[in-house]
Amino acid sequence: MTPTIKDIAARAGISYATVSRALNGKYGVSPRTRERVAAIAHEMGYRPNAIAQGLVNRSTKTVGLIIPDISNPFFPRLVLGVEDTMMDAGYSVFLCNSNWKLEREKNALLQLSRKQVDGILISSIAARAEDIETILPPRIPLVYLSSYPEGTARSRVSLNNIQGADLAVSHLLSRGRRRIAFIGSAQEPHSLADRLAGYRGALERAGVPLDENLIILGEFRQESGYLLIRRLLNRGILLDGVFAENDLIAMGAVQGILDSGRRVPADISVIGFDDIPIASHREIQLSTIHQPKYRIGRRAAEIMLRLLTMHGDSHPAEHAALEPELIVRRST
Amino acid sequence: MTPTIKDIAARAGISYATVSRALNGKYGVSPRTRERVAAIAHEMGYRPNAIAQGLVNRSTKTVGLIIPDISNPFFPRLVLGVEDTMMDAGYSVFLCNSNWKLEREKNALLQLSRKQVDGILISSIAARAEDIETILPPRIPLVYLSSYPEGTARSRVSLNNIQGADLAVSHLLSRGRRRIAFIGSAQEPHSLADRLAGYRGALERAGVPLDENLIILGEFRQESGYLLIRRLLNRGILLDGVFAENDLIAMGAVQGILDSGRRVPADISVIGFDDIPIASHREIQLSTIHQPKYRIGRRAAEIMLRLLTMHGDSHPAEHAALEPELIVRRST
DNA sequence: TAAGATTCAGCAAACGTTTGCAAAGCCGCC
DNA sequence: GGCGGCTTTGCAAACGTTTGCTGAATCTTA
Repeated sequence: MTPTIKDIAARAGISYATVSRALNGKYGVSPRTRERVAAIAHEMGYRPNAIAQGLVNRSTKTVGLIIPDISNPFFPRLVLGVEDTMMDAGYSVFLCNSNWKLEREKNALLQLSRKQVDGILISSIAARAEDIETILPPRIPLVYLSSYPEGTARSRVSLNNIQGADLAVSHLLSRGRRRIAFIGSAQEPHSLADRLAGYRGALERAGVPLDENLIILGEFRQESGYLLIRRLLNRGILLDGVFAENDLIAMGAVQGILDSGRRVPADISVIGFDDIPIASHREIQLSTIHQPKYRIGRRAAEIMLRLLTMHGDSHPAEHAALEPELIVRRST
Repeated sequence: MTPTIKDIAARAGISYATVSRALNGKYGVSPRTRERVAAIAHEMGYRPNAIAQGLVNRSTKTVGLIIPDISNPFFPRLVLGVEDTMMDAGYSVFLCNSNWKLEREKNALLQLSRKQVDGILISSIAARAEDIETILPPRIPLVYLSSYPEGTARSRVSLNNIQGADLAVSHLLSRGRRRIAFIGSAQEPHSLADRLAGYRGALERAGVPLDENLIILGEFRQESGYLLIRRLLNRGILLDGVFAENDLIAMGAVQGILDSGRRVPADISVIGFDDIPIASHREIQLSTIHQPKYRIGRRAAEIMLRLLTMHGDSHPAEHAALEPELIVRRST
């Protein structure tokens, strides 16, 4: 159907080995034949079969990218950063959504390993490294991006979550807030732990006592933020600030606060995390901690590329921790 | 490194052909050996090499999905719909961003065909079918989703854009608007043509004269909507309604109108298209034409799956035109 | 002009599977 | 006890490449 290297060879009256060498610029074929082969290949519309190449080269020029949910506004730019970078380097990327389920994450890992991807980038929700690293094919390059499990020795690029949370909470404190709620999600255990640590750290440093009642967990969705804050307020718990683990939750919280008849930021200041596109919208103006999503994706891809090119020779893990940035807007 | 079918055969003391048959549930293997093989395969952690399988089966259980830009809020749910559906059917999907460039779209097509994908789903910005269909491998299943070129005979699923635009403009007319601007983008020639047709149709039916000065084109970005509307207003052109080709443009237009000292919707009503997540946000409340993005993706994937299973036997193209839905919110 | 060096091309194996065909083993039956 | 038929297994080719090795042809040099 589609022409193969053998068809070209037949047409040129030479062996297909020579065609292969000619096409790949390998040493040992005369300029004359090289040219002739190129012409014929072009004329026949030849396209190398990457599957066959993958089989013999034991490299598919393909990587897998696993994220929780592409429809969550945090991920698209991250994915774009990965895709752009890998594409430029000649790699294709398989996109897999785990829907925040460890089972699906593992399943994706399995699929990808069957498909013989050269490397895997994953924004993992797993709590422990074993959860996912035991499933991996022997020595495949892996890089975590944005979120990674406890106890991994693999490369990763992420935001400094502790510092980010500290920044956020310190900002609220500087605004005179003392009763600061933490609304988070257990969906990403490791990020949660870090952001919680930053939260505690900032409070402690400021000498503000920690009230466990102010820490509540739900999901990474706007509705969740809304419900949780309302529950908190209905219980009559006093608060003057909210640090939400992400912007979606923060936005829900803002709505919940407004619906309870309180003002933002006059009565309660709210700060989120991530700086998703909508947060900067004129009518929203949510204060938040900015994550350079595209850059995280690009950086992770660059690390992957490096691991890929030094194929085999010991993978020294690389840990890139990008700097969070405080973005002050109307909600604080 | 990773165990192959031959390793299993050696361990079981049988030929690897038998192992293959046992593992694939093929006829002609005794229950005893079948069981033994399964046990050994499991114990050794065997994973079929999909590349090798792809080579002999001439099917990779892989499809390509090409979209303009995953970071545009219209696409994530569409992609999710495709991915979920294909994943469930055992397919992996390559994601490619064309960044609204025909060149990159073509390039992605080329990459995918080298990678021997079984099918291609594409939200194409190409104006003519030849632009992209001449690049395709001979008889590969292709389905357009959401946007497709002029003159294609391939399967496609999209919104009825003419009807959607008609719905939007009729809505503005029903609100007493008569000077309705159309702000669009030439980035997707075919959608543009259809939406423009719906715009003209609705005006004509209502007996409202068409003013070409009210039709302006830019890009699918918020800034573009902002700049275009401001230019229009600065020129002193009268208008009391705006139909934007997508929500991003519409949101930009709203800002532009507000910045010019006019009110929305009191002075000028604005309606968008797509119903991206942010449009429904409490502080935005943009009237728009809803597109069932996830469903479009899922439907396209289902069609793809059908084309894939009846491999070869004449591909009767399927055209699914989903119904647009008018969503009235605060901006009109 | 002969011998050695150099350039170019072909043969065949390999990558990990699937599968058509043939062979071997076993059964029952006459 | 020989034969036909069935079940189970193995052999080998094929999928489209890459590449080590070998051989042929050409060139260089004395």
